Amino acid sequence: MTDKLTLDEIAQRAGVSRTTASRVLNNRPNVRPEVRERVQQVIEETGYSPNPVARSLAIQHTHILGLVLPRRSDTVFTDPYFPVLIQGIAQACNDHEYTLGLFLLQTPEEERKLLPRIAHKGLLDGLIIQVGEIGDQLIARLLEKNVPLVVAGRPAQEIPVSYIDVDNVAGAYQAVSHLIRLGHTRIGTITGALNTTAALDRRTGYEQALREHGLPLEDALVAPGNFNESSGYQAMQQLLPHRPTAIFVASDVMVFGALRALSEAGLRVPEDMALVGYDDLPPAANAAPPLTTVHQPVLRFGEQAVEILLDILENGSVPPRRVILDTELIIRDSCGASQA
Amino acid sequence: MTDKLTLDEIAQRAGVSRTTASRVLNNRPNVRPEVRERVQQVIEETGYSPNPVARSLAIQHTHILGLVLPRRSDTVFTDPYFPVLIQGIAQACNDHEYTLGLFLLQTPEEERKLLPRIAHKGLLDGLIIQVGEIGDQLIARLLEKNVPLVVAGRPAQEIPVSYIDVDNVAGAYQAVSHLIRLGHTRIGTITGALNTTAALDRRTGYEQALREHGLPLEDALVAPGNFNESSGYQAMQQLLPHRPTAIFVASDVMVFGALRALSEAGLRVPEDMALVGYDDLPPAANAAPPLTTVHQPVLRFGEQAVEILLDILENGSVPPRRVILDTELIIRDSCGASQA
DNA sequence: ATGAAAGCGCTAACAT
DNA sequence: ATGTTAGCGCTTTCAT
Repeated sequence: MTDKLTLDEIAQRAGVSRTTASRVLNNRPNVRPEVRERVQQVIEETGYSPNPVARSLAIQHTHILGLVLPRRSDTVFTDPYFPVLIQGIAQACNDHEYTLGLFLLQTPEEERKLLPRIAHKGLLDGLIIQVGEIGDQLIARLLEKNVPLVVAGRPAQEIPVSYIDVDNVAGAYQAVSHLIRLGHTRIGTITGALNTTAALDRRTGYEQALREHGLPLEDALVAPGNFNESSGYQAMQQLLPHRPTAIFVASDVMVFGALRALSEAGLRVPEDMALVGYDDLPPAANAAPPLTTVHQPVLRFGEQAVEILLDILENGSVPPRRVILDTELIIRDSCGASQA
Repeated sequence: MTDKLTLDEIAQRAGVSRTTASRVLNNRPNVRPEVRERVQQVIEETGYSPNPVARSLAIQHTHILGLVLPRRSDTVFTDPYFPVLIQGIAQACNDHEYTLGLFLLQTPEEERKLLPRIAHKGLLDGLIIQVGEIGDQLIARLLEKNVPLVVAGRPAQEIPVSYIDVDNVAGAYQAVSHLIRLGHTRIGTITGALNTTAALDRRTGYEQALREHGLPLEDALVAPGNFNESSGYQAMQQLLPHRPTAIFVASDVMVFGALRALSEAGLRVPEDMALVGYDDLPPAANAAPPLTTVHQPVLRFGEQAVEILLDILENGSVPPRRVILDTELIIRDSCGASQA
């Protein structure tokens, strides 16, 4: 009702041309103060607000950013990581007056169906896309469509795309070094899904720390997980017979699974087994025991992702931007540092 | 690059008018098969896809639905409920070829700033809005703007708006009745945030069950929480001195807090204290002990929300739709039923 | 079956 | 400072 108003009607009621009305609407110069005043009056009174679609068509951008979360999105909403990421991105969108479009690409068919909408510059000004599994061609396809793009996470292939990531290698390295410093020598790891660069990088950091401190790498101490709780549980059970005294776990959610396995085995943390996790999202601090874990700044990660994207929108995408955020080891109880 | 294509160019290349090109693009009749074929050729070859914004302006709707999550959104992304809700909604949007816009209204200023965009029929075809705190005027304001709307959760005021909710009273009633059946007579509750209809309704169900089974209501056995972990922890501590033998907790996340308090107090679950939660999201089954809890079909909740909205879009919003989904008590270990 | 022309609601040269 | 005019890229009457 209050919405069928058009700029033309506002102009008429104010006794000016549509152009002038547009000028005051957009706070542009070259309008006599009194006229401006009058038009503003009308706008107020009528509660007019311009049709965003019409404006978008005229100015050739929509002020809408897309966030696309590819495959494996069942994990997506089981891990507290993604909600926080979304929150950071949404927050930044608000701050910069952009609207956020959310695209969950659960199946290949969905991906096919959605691709045109996503790739068309008409609807979305740009895209933030969560990096998928290794081998996923989505980013490459989007890239050749020439859509402004920033990837959340390090892409597997070396392609000229902008991305933001956390220093996973360094984070894992910190975690494991800490364990070594505490005197552990048989340190295992529960990895994330290894078709993922994040998991690969964290394993690399684990290996690096061991190697640099002269500790042997032992295959039996590396158990594959996939970032969810059950996989942490199973991996822990698999590790137990090999008698590690400490484990670096590639995500906090998997730590919860590991804790469950340990408790069933009658083992205490950190007395019988030291644990360091990865993420430091809200549940970590309230765990029993509170988790020593590698903090990643997920909120800021999301915010910066949109800032990079906006920068690209303004200044073009060459050269590709690369941003690596630092992690920080948060020491709580699960590593046993307090009694060291 | 591949995107500057317009329908006009397609038409030219195919040697037809723009009108005809549009017809084949939209699978409309009145095109000679051979011509249709030819146009389709060109579309394929060029990889043309129509500009959604231009189309939206012409047909006067965008195929974009908005999901708005008001205030208290810090809770929003700490509780696994919302991610799942979002997933359900996103899924349904995909299925129905709609795009999902996400609006996080964290502060009153953001709400003010975003309102025009949200309320304008130009951008969004319709809205799903998570019910806010009691007293929140957002829904009322949107309603008078005449935006197609469905509320997720029961609004506090009696207003003629469509909504979908879960039967919170019945869910809580089931939970508490179960505890009574197990022989408990001193049953406490940890409520959700009481400025919320969901929390209020669950408390009502708790009271109803007690009353109908001839058990006294005792103020000291009702501890206020706010749906997050810490509040569950504190509420549990507050309850302990009053010696309940069982607690109905208004959300699983608060159960985790309660478990933490109990474990610190050296009490076992369910032997020393029986617990029933609410939600039954993924973490519930993997808890230690696995949680007896009231299952709500969150995914379906989200899906149906969009279906109601689409129905409204097609058939108008009178009368307002009201959908109440059933809950189901899932019996696991935390209530002690197995040894009863 | 096909096309010309008008229109969706706005912005932006360009002229005055 | 203001208005005229021409788009933005599509759909949709209305003729033919």
